[in-house]
Amino acid sequence: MNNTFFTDNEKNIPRGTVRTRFAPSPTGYMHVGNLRTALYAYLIAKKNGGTFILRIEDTDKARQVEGAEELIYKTLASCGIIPDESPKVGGLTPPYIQSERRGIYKQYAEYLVELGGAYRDAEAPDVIRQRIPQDGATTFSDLVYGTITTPNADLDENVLIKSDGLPTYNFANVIDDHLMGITHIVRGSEYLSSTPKYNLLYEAFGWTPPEYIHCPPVMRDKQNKMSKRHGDPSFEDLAEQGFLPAAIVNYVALLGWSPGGERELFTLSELSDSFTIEGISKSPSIFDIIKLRYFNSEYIKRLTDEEFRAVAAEDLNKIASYSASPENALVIERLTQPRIDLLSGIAELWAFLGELPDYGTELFVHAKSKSTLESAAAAIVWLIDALEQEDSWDNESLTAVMTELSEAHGVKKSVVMWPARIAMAGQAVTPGGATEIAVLLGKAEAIRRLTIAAKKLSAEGV
RNA sequence: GGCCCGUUGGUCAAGCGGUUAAGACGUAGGCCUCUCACGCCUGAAACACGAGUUCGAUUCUCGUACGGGUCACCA
Repeated sequence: MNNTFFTDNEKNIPRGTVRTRFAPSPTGYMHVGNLRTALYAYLIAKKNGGTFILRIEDTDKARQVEGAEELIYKTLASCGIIPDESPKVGGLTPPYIQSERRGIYKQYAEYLVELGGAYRDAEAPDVIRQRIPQDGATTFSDLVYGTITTPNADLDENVLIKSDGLPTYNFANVIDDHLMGITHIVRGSEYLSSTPKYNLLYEAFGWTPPEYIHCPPVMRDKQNKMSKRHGDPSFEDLAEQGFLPAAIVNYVALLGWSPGGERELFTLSELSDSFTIEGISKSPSIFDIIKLRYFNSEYIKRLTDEEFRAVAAEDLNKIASYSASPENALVIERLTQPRIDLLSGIAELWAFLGELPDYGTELFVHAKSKSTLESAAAAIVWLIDALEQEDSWDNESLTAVMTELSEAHGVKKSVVMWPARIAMAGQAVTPGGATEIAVLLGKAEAIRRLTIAAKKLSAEGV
């Protein structure tokens, strides 16, 4: 074994550049915790003008999932987390898929045996184990947790190369991270206790260990991590529910990291500028979907008309009178945007437009609006009368009609508005007011619904 | 159980020896209003506990309790 073999890859890497990596195994979905790890690794690279690398860890053949690698690209791309080097685009230190690197691990393992840092296990069939000193202690420094010292006696001599010839996760990681010139390893805190073994490996090879940045877990509650098994949503699930990727990224960035100030809303590139390793928390954070909804609503509110239309198109098109006219579309969009925190709730919000809900007349009673069954019955008759004469069916005209009506009969405006809205929507809470709903419904349907209300009320002897 | 790590309001969190202990979500009340929402204002709500160190501890040290991680030919 000659020395050039071991240094070939390193020659390619410019000295002094920060290189981070995200190294998922292709399981078919992206955990929120994983996404955050990827994000932090990306941010650290970008903050320092460095390189962010995607490496696929597929050494466990049994867990291979079809299409999983594609999904990783798709997920990262939708978040704007674009790897500078990856299996797809290549880079300075290929290949980027561990199963394509198996020869490398074997050679390094044998070299490590020569160096004395590992040995062939005589008992077990054909495996190579790490050799750990019996005495002393190993110290490493983590940028989040500080200096941690572990007695060597507490460290196990783990398998490095399995009997199938493939490396174990820990070994493959050390080799790849070194060969790919990774300067900062960002990973979950569950690796904290195996890090001394990593450092021993680096030492045995005579390599400089990277900086470690261990991140506390993202929890579902006080004692359990987020998990697909418990039904916790993955990134894909959240996106499916109508969360905007940018909102998810922003929220997740703040779960376990604080920018220090009072600002909470950050775009990806603003995060790249503001991110600091010192701001990473040591203790676990509980994922709060209520707060995520808040972030989502903030992001939705900030969308331009065009952006909102594009992002909500699918849900918007399910609304009955949405495509009736461009004017209708705009009214619905403007009314929807400020009051929704989840895209998937849009169709439901406007369902009453398509079909008048079966409602009870008690909805006509509203103290604050001074609306009673009797006043409603009267107002509806006035409305039908007046609206049948009305030809300009727009918001301004209808507002004028209803205002005049209330003035003519000497009642509060809401005495007319309230029953109008209830009759036309069939529900107490609606996006938009009476006149807006009337516009969306169109003259014929609005009057039809008012007539139904009139009948309902008279059927009850009002 | 051994070893390692953590602990500020319900949640995310600022704080890095002296503060009326920020801010956000949520929550309660109010204002605005053609319902709801948006927006605005106001309120309630926290340093796990016990010893030290110190003139002074949320901040430093130790212990206790509680929680998490890890002890695989899984990543």
